[in-house]
Amino acid sequence: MATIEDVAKRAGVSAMTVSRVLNNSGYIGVKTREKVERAIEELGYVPNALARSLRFKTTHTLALVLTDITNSYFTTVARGVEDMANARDFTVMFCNTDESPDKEMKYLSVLAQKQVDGVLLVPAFSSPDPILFLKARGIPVVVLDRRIPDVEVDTVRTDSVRGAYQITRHLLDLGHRRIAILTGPVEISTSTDRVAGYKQALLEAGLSEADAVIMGGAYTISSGYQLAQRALALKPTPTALFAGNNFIAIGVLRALRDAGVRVPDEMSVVSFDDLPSTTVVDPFLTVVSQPAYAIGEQGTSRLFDVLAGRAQTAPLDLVLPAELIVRQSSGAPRRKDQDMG
Amino acid sequence: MATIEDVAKRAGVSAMTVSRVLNNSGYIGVKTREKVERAIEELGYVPNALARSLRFKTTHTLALVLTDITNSYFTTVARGVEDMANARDFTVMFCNTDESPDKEMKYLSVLAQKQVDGVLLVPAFSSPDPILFLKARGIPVVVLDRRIPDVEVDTVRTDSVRGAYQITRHLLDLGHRRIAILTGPVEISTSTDRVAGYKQALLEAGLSEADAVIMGGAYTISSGYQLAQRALALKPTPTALFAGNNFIAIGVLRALRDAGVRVPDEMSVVSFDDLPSTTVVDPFLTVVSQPAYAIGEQGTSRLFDVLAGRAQTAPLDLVLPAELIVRQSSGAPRRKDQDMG
DNA sequence: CTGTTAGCGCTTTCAA
DNA sequence: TTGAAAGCGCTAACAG
Repeated sequence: MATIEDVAKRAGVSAMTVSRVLNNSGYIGVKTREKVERAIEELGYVPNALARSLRFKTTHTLALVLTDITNSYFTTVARGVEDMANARDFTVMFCNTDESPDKEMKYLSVLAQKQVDGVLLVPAFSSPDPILFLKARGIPVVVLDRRIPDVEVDTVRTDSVRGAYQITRHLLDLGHRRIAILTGPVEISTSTDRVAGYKQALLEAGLSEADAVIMGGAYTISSGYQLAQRALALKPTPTALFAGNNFIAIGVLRALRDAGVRVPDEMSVVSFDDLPSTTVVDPFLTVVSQPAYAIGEQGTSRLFDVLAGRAQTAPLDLVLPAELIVRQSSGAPRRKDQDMG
Repeated sequence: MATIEDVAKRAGVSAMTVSRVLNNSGYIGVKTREKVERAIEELGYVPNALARSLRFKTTHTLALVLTDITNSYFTTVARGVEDMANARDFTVMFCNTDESPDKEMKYLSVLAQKQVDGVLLVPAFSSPDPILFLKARGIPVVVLDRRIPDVEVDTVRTDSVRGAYQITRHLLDLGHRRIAILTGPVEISTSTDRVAGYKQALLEAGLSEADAVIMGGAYTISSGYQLAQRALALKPTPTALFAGNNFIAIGVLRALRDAGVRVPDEMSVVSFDDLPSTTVVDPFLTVVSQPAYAIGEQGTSRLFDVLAGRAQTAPLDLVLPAELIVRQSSGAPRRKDQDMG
């Protein structure tokens, strides 16, 4: 890799002159500029961003730390981040934590060392530690998708409470009275928020706390499968299942298929998170769809505001609305079930 | 961000001593080490990887340049790359080119500036330029998923020819004689390879070149939709459609649904690329499944070999086998159709 | 219009 | 066992 010194030598000028043509700063003679440009061309020279960054203390690099890029929801978030970053000539590093706080912390440390200008974080866990770590090192963070309690951070997320409320309300309106919510780990805000919205709808419909059937597991297919099995074993059996995310929903649907329970005739199923339209021929599942791309975009946009110093305001908590999409997986409960309710 | 100098001052030693405890190099007094470690702790010091990289000429950073992370196939490739990189304490930058050679070139230039140690590239186009660009700057590349002609590069990809052969053969064995292949852009090797495998199977079954129905478009849902519509308009109508990738397959299935054509009763459909099992309840499509994760992993592994200098051999062309998975979307052609064939 | 000096944070000599 | 000097590649500030 040629250096600025190599170019300077070849063009018969000083490194400073080369730097000037590179950055279009200061005055440069036409002939000098030409010579330099030729030398750059001939050597295939590209400036060393490391050296630059060392001086300027900015790397034009962001990091996206998330739980699993393989979840289509996060894939879309990632795309939103990358597009926005790219528009500002920033580059993005991505890191999968697999919901492990350890892995997350290890990554954050590496990212701090690499001097990333900012971090977009989908926290593995509801702990303020990662935020404090970054703040202590002067690295701006924006939290995506989840809330972290007890700490001041910019956050961009979906309105889980309202989304869950809406979809539960939808089931109630259809006549369901025994609705189970099968959700993720209680330590994650999306999970508790969804439960909160669910409860709110129940109470508003005249049901009591005792009517809530809340089953927590993990945001995975296998967890969804097991939760659904347990839900089916309940007496009385719920007439509708509310899956806390898309993975759980898939697990639930598989469990119902294996148990020979027809959807929606014998059981209504709804879910938070849509499935990617690129992998589905006939969307079937009634869902609350999250604005995944917008979350990535808006979060990154906020990060840029902070970097530009125009974010002196209080911590942002941007809550984007979810959209209820009613499809075929939800219907009225069967008579028999209603009578029992 | 504290520097090594800050730590040194606080510990009452020189920067060099701090450096030594950081890297466990040379002899250090026990008490000195303690003092230094305390200072590091108190300041929350993390070494500046930029400065280190500037000296060592290695950044412990790879880049993954692909067409669209939103394609579930590439998402899985990305995960394979990241896992392997992470295992070696490398970090990955990702870049979406959207199949645009311009965007690709822009990214490669930035990546060269940022001194990434290596690049994993899913080329947007069958041009040797990006490879030559990187080679000229001494940056190792491994091409993933696609071949690039007229240039020596390490490549890790699926055996598209054989995969296409197998799945076409499967259709032929079922009795199909009019099989249309609806594939991607002719400039991309995966596309031409799949057509080659398809033809090979046809010829081997005693059909002629004239029996091949080859329709090229783009690797997108809308292209798949249109190609299927055109295929349906052919006389005689094909009895089976072979989609060149997963997006095309979705488009095809939607077109058939809209046209009221039942699968597989009235039309068999098969596809290259499986759909992510995480978004599908009941896999239905007969596919050739690509080892996406392994492609990411193996490609990255090769990159590490090159970086470690233990890859003096001729360019690698690692061709991983695809797996035929027969499901419900393919069946025997109807009698009527067979008679016409 | 162009060049010299100094320094970003770190580590490899070479001395002490 | 520890420290001082020099340099990785680049550019701001100050000459000239």
